[in-house]
Amino acid sequence: MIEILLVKIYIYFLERSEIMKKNNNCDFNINNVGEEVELYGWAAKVRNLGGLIFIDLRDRSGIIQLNINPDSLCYEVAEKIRSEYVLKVNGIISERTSKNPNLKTGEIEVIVKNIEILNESITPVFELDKDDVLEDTRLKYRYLDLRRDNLKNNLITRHKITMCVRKFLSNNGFIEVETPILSKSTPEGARDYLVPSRVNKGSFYALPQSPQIYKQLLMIGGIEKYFQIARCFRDEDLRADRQPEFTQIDMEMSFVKEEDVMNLTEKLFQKIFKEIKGIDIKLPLMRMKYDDAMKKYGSDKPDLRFGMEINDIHDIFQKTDFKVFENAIQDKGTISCIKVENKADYFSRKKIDELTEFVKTYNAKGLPYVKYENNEFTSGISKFLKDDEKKSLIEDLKLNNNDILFFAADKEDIVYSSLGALRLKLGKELDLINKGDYKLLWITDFPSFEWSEEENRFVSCHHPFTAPKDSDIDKLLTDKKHCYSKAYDIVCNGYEAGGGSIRIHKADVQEKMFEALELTKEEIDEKFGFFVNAFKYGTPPHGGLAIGLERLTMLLCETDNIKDVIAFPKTSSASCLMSDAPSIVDKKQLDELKIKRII
RNA sequence: GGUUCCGUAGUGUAGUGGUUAACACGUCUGCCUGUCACGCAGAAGAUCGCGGGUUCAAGUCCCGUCGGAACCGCCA
Repeated sequence: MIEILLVKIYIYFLERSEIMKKNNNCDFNINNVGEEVELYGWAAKVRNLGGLIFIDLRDRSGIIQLNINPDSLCYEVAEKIRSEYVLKVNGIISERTSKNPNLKTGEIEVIVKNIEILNESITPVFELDKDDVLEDTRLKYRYLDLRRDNLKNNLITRHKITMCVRKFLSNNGFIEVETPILSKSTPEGARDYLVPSRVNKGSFYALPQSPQIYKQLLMIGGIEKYFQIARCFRDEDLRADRQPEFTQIDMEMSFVKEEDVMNLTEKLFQKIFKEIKGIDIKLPLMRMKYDDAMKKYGSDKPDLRFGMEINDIHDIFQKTDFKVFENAIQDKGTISCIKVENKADYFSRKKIDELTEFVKTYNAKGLPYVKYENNEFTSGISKFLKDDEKKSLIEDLKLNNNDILFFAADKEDIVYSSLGALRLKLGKELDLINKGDYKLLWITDFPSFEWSEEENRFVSCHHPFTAPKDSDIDKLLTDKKHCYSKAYDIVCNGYEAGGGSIRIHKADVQEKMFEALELTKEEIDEKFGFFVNAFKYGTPPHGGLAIGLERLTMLLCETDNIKDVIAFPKTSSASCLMSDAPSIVDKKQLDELKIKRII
């Protein structure tokens, strides 16, 4: 008897204490009228009319209206409810007398039979239904910001993308493998985040900038098709689209060529865009060589949602009298321009001064321009143009009245980067970009190396494991400037959404590459010895790609701020306003690591 | 490392060197039974980021500092 009683008491308390949420607010609609429901959530809004009390109950799915009548037994409890109180509600779904078409559940409400305050809340620092709250305030109270639709929906989109990726790659024979977070510092590339080792005093792990070496070792290890939703770390300055820790959809395949990786990747993109946005991406994507992209768009990640390409007008000005152009030609630079159609009247002197300042940040010395109005060139540098030059410009660029040309004459990289940046700025400013438009393409044929002024040597354009074109292997040591690689980036709307390459799989080529990067034998041994050694044990031809998960999510969420797609992001000084990381640690912790504080 | 911008009640903003620093929302109190941006009446709420300087007088001007944002460099 006593046992049965104890069980009954146990079950009674079990039921009383149960808070497993079984329903979502937005599961219900007009068809559920009359049903008894138990709901959990937060009080988003309380409207106390003196008699009737309305409460907007919010859970992850959305809002449903609670209706508490003065003759309800729980009226006294309901009167105490304030914003963001956590509630348990029992009641009956009923049809509203006055409906709200703005709510998913706007046709119904819950006539509350019982309401329980599961937890109180102090007054929220900002109103959750307002969208003019500044970013730093939202970052400090990120957990409140997460309750808002915008951030929540972005995280849901992010989740959908990773689910889609996992499904797709798994169905295509890939297996997900995790690689170490505590890994080895690599000299090339970004600055490493370092973690001191307690057991091995004076030694440091490095957090991975990417799982590059590990995934190649997985190929050597016979995994054949690998992927990972991989957290990566780079200790470099932040940007609106760059965080110190971020996530890559990292993949690698054995026995493949460029086209194999690209074909699979674009199918994955096609699937993601279809599932998340319902957009059909036509395959194959356009392929554009790096050199062409730089010449035409001044960027290795061109935004193809609008035209206004850069025009090479170097040949027209071979005999120019205009000093700036003349100098550019003499210094073996180039002259290019962009044409803004039918907008000459938009560009006031003040506006052009502003743009001049803008291109100066890209090291252009100025911004020469001419307007074409009433069939003649006016203002700017028009008086320096010769008749044959004018004729060529009109014909080659198909000028019409009210067009304006912006020139750049300098070293190639300055010309391209400044006009490329100007093109983007004007594209946005003149509203030439259709919202909701997605233009994907591949950039191929990257150079293997780029010259680093700072280090006074050639450095890898991608990374030192990128295979050179078969025809360029001999150029690794002899003609680095013209050595091209089997690398490819997938670009969307001006963002590098992903990038990869076919890797070097021959030990001798890899060693030649390290040599080309002017690493000494000792450095190679010390940094990559294990890696080079592994290459000697039958390394399959392999290649892969990594997709920037945040960039992709940004594109699909139509935001240009990476913080909008990360649950707990860092500020531009790499700190967390919520937790105050990074922070000073106890002396005891430092002592254990044998680290001495000197600041 | 560099350039530019920002910092004022809880939130978001306004604020000619010169009264008690203003407005909206929020908060609190009272009234209010169909609201959904509820309404009405009232109240409380400010170290003007911090430190210096100029001035008879600084939220306002100057310098420094801290914090935030964007960009250049950097990010294989």
